[in-house]
Amino acid sequence: MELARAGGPDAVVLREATRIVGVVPNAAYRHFADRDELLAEVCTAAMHELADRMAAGIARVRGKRGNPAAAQRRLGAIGAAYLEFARAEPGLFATAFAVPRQHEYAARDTTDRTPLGLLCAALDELVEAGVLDPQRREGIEYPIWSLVHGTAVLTGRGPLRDASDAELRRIEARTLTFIAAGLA
Amino acid sequence: MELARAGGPDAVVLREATRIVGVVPNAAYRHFADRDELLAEVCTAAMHELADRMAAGIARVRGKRGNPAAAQRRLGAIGAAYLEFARAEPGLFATAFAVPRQHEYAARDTTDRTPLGLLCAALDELVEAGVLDPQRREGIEYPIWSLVHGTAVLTGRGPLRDASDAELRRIEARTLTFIAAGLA
DNA sequence: ATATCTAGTGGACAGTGTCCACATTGTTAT
DNA sequence: ATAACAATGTGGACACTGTCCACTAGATAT
Repeated sequence: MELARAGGPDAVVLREATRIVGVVPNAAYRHFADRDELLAEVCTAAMHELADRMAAGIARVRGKRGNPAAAQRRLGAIGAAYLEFARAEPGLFATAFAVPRQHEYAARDTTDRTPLGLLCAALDELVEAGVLDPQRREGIEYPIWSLVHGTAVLTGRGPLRDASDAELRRIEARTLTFIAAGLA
Repeated sequence: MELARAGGPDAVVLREATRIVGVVPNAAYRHFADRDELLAEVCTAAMHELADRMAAGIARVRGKRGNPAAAQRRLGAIGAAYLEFARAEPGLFATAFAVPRQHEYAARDTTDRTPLGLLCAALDELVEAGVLDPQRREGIEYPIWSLVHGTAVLTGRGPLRDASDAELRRIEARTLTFIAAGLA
């Protein structure tokens, strides 16, 4: 995690990890089949950290469940937390989505410890609060996730990474209003 | 490019490239400062190939410039071409966005050979055709790009990579309708 | 014809993932 | 209590990578 936080998935190198722990390189092979398995576990840990930050963002919003305004603010908090995590921890964020080929993604299940799960819960609450038409609800989690994720990627490591802070803020704001437009 | 196409940015390894060309590894250093510079050039080439496919998709749509229906179909063609390139050439697609830290992104300028440039042109045509309110036009290229890019990433290398073909098709369709909703 | 410039060669080094055989434990079974 | 065992770690090795250095053959320019 230390290495991933500092330099992304490519920086999690087996020998360096064992050096930090204070053992000889081969000792790692008692715990992981190979480097990819080690990386895979760092990835799910990073994904969990992302989910935890999102959950913290949600918890910070006051208001009873089902309250329309609160439900909307909670959805906004999710997106904001996602984007802030990507900005504050670019290494971990990149690592969370760098799961090696043949390893499973823990993020797909709709548990409460995954981004998708949290997003779905927030959308369900929007329906419950009467803000979102149940007709529109079905499957809308994917474009919303894509939109926020795309923004994070393009402005983080991607082509928009050199944009000024002001520009970034404007882009993020537009992202969130675009979501609002898609929900109405 | 051969290596990137087959295995993404990590697969473009200097020694293997020189082996393909038929020279000794060190010969590469007469043309590139280091491996990152080589990779950077492969990245911009991949980005250009993406832009070319998008341009081809646009060209395939008949209809005069300024015609509302044609303008809308052109925008759709852009998104579809982007997503199809990501699916058909996952290696090149990943490489296009894997530009090393200290190297410039050729994709940022609004030329006609970049994804952003093509997207902006299509949006301008929408305004010209009277389909898109000029008020809404400003800066809307970013959320749209993010949405399509996010979909490509999540369904390609990301958490949604194991989704069935049918599911993928549904997700992509929802992405495009979500854009339409954001434009209205 | 001589000097310079370009692309390539050969040899080396440190760093990486991974394999093998072996040593040291702490736990369990008899 | 002792013997078998599983877990963890060690040491040495190998192929592969990016990169540095000194050197060379051919083309070009003066």
